Parts: sequence; C-alpha cells; structure tokens
Amino acid sequence: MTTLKDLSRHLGLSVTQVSRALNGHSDVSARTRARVETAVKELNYIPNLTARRLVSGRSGVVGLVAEAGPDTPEDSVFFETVLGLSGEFSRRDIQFVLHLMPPGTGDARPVYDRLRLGGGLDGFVLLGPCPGDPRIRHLEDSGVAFVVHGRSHAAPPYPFFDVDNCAILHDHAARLAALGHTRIALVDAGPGAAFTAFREDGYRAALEAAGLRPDPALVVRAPMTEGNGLVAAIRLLSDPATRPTAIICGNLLVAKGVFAGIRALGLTVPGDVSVTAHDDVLRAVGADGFAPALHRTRAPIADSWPHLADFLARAVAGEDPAALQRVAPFKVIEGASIAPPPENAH
Amino acid sequence: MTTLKDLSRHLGLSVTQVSRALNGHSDVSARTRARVETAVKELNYIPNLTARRLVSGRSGVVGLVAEAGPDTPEDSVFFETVLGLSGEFSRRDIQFVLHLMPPGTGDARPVYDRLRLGGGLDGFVLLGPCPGDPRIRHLEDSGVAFVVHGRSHAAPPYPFFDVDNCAILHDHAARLAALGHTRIALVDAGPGAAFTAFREDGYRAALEAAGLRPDPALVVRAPMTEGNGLVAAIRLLSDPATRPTAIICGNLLVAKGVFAGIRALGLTVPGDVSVTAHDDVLRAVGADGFAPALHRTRAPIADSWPHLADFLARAVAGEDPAALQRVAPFKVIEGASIAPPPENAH
DNA sequence: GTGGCGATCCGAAACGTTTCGGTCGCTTCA
DNA sequence: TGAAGCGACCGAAACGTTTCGGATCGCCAC
Repeated sequence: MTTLKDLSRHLGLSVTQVSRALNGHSDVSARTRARVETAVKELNYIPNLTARRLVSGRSGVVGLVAEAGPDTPEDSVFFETVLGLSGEFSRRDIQFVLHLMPPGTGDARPVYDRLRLGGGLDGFVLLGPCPGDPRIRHLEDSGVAFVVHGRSHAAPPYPFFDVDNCAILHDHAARLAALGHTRIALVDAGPGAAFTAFREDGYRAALEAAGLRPDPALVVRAPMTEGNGLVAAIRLLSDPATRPTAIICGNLLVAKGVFAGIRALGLTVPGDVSVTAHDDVLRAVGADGFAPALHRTRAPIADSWPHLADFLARAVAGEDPAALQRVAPFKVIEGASIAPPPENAH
Repeated sequence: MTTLKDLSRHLGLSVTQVSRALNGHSDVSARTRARVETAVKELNYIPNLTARRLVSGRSGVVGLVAEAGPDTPEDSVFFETVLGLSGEFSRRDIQFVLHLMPPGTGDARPVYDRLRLGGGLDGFVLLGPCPGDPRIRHLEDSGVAFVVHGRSHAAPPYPFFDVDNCAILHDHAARLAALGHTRIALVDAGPGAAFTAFREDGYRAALEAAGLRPDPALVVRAPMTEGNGLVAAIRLLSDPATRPTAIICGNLLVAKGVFAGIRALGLTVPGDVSVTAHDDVLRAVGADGFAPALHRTRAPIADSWPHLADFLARAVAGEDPAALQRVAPFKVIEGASIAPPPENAH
C-alpha cells in the first residue's frame, strides 16, 4: 500500500506539502502539483480514508435502516430506493450501509444507536415517516445527521425531500369537481404513513372548496397493489345508487386494477367513471397501456435520490437544515380518462 | 465523546492498561477490570472504530460491488440477494456496504481497490462469476478476503457457495433419456456466466452416457425471462421434422414461457413435449400454476445467504479458504410434465 | 544594506486506538 | 542470598492523514 510518506520520499518533498498538493491548497507551485499528480499515478497512491476520518472525526459512511417484512422482496419502490441511493452515494465516494432488521424487530432506535456509536456511521436516510415518528425524534435527540424521504408533518425542522402530496391530491379533486363530479372517490395507500394524511388533506380541501361534502365511504385505504385497486373499484361501483363518478388512484398500479374493475363491471372510462392517478414513475409499471390515456400527475420518485444524497452529505458537513429541504414540483399530464359525469348520475 | 484517555485519567491508570482491560487481555487484575467496566458505563465510553481500524487494519465492513444496468431495477434475483446478504450481515454486526457502479463502468477492479485501500472494507461478496473472471483474479492478487456466489471453475481455491449445476442438468437429461427421449433441448441463460457452462457440461455428459449425440441446434441461450422461453419454445418446435421431444428449462420463468409456447402451437405437455426445469425458489414466481405439474429440481437460492455471510466473516478472520466452500444439495420433485416421447417421434 | 513580502515549503502535533518492549515489586526456589 | 519467574502495570511508537505555526529564499523598495 502506498502512503503519503512513500510519495513524499519518492518526490523529495515533505508529507505536508504532498498532502497540500493533493487537497488543492494554495501554497503549492504548479510544478510541484504536477509532479505529485504523476507520482500518484506512478505509485498508484490511494488515500486512506480511515486515517482521514480519524483526523476529521467523520466516517464518510451513511446508512439506511429498514425492517424486512414478508413483502419486502416484492417491494419495487424499496428496491428502487436502495439502488438509487446506493448509486448516488457511491458517486460521492460515501459508503452506503444497508442495515436490514429481522422481521418483527419493531423498535429501530437501538439499531440506530449501535450503528452510530459503535459503527461510526455519521448519517442516516429515513424512509416512510409516519406522523410523530419516534425514529425521527430519536435521531433528533441524538444529534446525528439524517434526511427524510417524505415528511412527518407539514413544516419540519429537519432535512427532507418530499413531493407536495397535498397539492397533488388537491389538483386531482379540484379538476374533477370542476368537471361537475360530486361523488369523487380516493383509493390510496393504507393509513399510517404521513403522506396519506397529506393527500387526504388536499383531497378534502378541494372538495370543500367546491362545496362538496367529503364522504368517508368514498375513501378506500389498502396497500397500493393492482389487486387492491381491482377490489376497491368493484366495491365502490357495485351499487349504482351510491356509485362515485370519479376515482382518484394513489398510483399507477392501483389505477391498473381500477381500470380492470371498471371493465369487469361492464362500465367504461370515462363514460361511466372518470379515473385519475398519481404517477411516481416506477420502472415496474408504465403509464402507457391505459386506454383511454390516463389523466395523471407525475413526479418521478427517482428525482429524490440525488437530493437525498446531497442533503445528507451536507447535513453531515454541518450545514443548516433549513437549507436542506425541498418539496418537488409535479406535472399534470392531461388524459382522456376524465370527462364530465354521466347525465343520469346524481 | 469519551476516549480511552478520559477513562485512564478518571481511573488513574495508563491508557494501555485500560485498553488491555477492555480487550480481555491476561495481565489485568480482576479488580482493575471491574473498575474499568464501571467507569465505561459511568462515562458512557464507546470505542472509536475509526481509530481501531487505523491500527488494526480491519474495519468490520464488507461490501458488494455491482454494476447498475437498465434491467437492475427489475432484477428480482439481485434484489433478493441484496436483501438476504444485508440481513445476514446485520445479524452478525458486520456492516454491509452496497456499492453500485454507474451503468457502463465496465472494469470493477479500480472500484474494489478504492473501497479496499481507501475505504477500509475488508471483504467482498462477488456475484455472477464468469470463467476466468478478472475480478476474482484481481481480488486474489490483492489478498483481500472474498466469497463468491457460484464458481468460476470446478474446483477453485477461494471460498464459495454454489449449487451443483452440472449434476442438476445431468439429472434432467439422464432422466429424459431414460424415458426414451433422443432429442432433448436446453433453454438456459445466455452465455458468459460460469454456471451455464457447468449446466451444459452436465447436460452433454448425460446425453453422451445415454449414447446420444448433443445437437447444438437444441441449445437455446438467452436471458431467462418468460418471453424468451416462449420464443425459444416456438422456434424449437415449429418444424415437426427437427422438433425436440423434451425441453429442459433453466428456471421457472423460462418454463412458464415454454408452456405457453407449447400451448400456442396446439401441442400438449407431456403428450407431445416433456418439460422440466430447475427451480431457484424465487418469491416472484412459484412452481404452482403449471398444469400438468412441472417436473423439476429444486435448490432455494435463499439458502445461500447465511453461508455466504458466514464464509466471508470467517475468510476475513483468516480462516483457510478450503474450509469455506460448499456445494448445496438439490431435490428432485417429480411431476407429470414428463413422459416417454410420442410414438411418431423419430 | 535592510526590512518587508509573497511564494513555497517543512516539522511536529494531533486524532484514538493497539501493541511492543519494557519496569517494578514480590514470591519462590536452589 | 541471589537468580528466576510472575503478576500488574506503563511509556512510547505506530497506523496515515491533516493542519498549525513557522522557516527559507529571492526580490523589490527604501
């Protein structure tokens, strides 16, 4: 292994000067800098991060803690998250530790402690926050850097990256209301996660602004799978008396199931039911293949990874959390899957 | 942060002696050891891993290096691997770093070097070896511990966990030959990976032992997807003159496609064509849903993770690689998808 | 000639730990 | 009585880097 000392011996320079040359300090002549560069290549010098860490007090390692569940292996969102984050951190020469707790562990806080104190991790990415998330409180208390994908509440003090779930659902609901719909259903993720609350807030606000009374029977919550979309559509639409004339879907998988359910009941989109969805742009499921074309909002989840990595790196470096927050924009992509409600609908 | 120096000052001992007490060395009196223990709790001392690393040269961190490709997000085998390994290492208090190289990086060797020398990783898991794998040679040359999922050749000197692909394919082919089949096709993964060569070896050996001449036209290689299975079946079976009477499938996805292809051509299993497959027991695709029941060999890929983690931990500790090798057993699960070839077959 | 200044370089300390090679008393045994 | 052995302890070096506080030298202005 080549060290700075080897390099300095080989060049007839002091260790100090070689270090300064490598780190781009000012008081190094151009000639020396060039000589150092070539020597680095010649001797295949690779700086020892461990030593650098010892001096700086930081480890250059961040982590993601997750609890494995029975569905984890099929959770393509989680997989994309892991891949995306790993790629971003790798690019930044930050080591990314994936710590998977055994199923049923429950409390992640001791795990964070062990990794932070014993393992020298100096930052964490936190996924799927819920309102008043105890993990977040714990990390805040322990003073370690972290970044959240999502938010536990509307204006948190910590670094985060999120999409404006409230505005997105507001857009869907308001648009449908403007078309004349009065019974607008929402099929979204199961309760627990904070984002579902934001979404419902936006949904309700839009309805109320349009003078409509939100009907709890029109909100269906379940894990966002195609199967659950199908089931929800059939349950919602079976009774013509109480049937909604529009359905907002939490993501494209749900929308797929809802389309299938509508078709199975012999109904049409948008003749009988208008359908909209939010699109996270997961690679597993595309927005093509909907006929008629799906009206949707679009905010690629993949946009999150660079920001999350960047924010965490800067939080570790001690930057002000207030500068490390971002609510991503979303696009509205018009589609023929919405129309005014049918005449006969009440 | 409490350091050894703080502890030693607090106890009136030397740093040396405190360190020795904590690490269970022999020349420390029981009384001193007890005093140190209480002081550790009192001052909430947590050893600094970075410093320990610097002096010991070991980090307690292992890594997995992979190149991201366009298909990676849908590669459920890779995902299961990452999840399985992460879980196993987490249980062992070993940090597991996932390093994802950007698409098109090509040569992973500099990445290994950077992680090993610069980042202090002291072991790697290597996936998908090919014959004469340059990564393996590089890791061998650099003297770092590693374990391979699979093998680059039959009797390698390094730690590995593998299934006996040769014996598995031999079993399939021999069994079909014993039933009287003379034209036995193989639909397996694209070339490149070492395991496909082992599989073909077993396949050819069984054919030759049965007095049959392997026909290159009966071996179809492509990524193991349902679509490719379907295409392969149709290509193989379209010409009744050269049609095989049995098809061995590399995995269940391929078998699904092959079944679909056979059905599309108006043929039956096993009346016209016998079908067998190897089953890695991926959660994404089950062996149910085949009618008639698929004859198959079975070796759950999930059995690999504990062994890989164990072998790597022990390799890092300096254990003899010869003790860290295992070829997993497989089971034969009889199914009605095989039968003697049809009378009219030549 | 000297004082100052900028450019370039260097020695040494520091980070927190482990470990090598001791020292210091005390007992034991010839 | 002296050597040997042993238990308990310690100082200092080492790991590879960064950084603080100088040092050296040539050059210019006075």
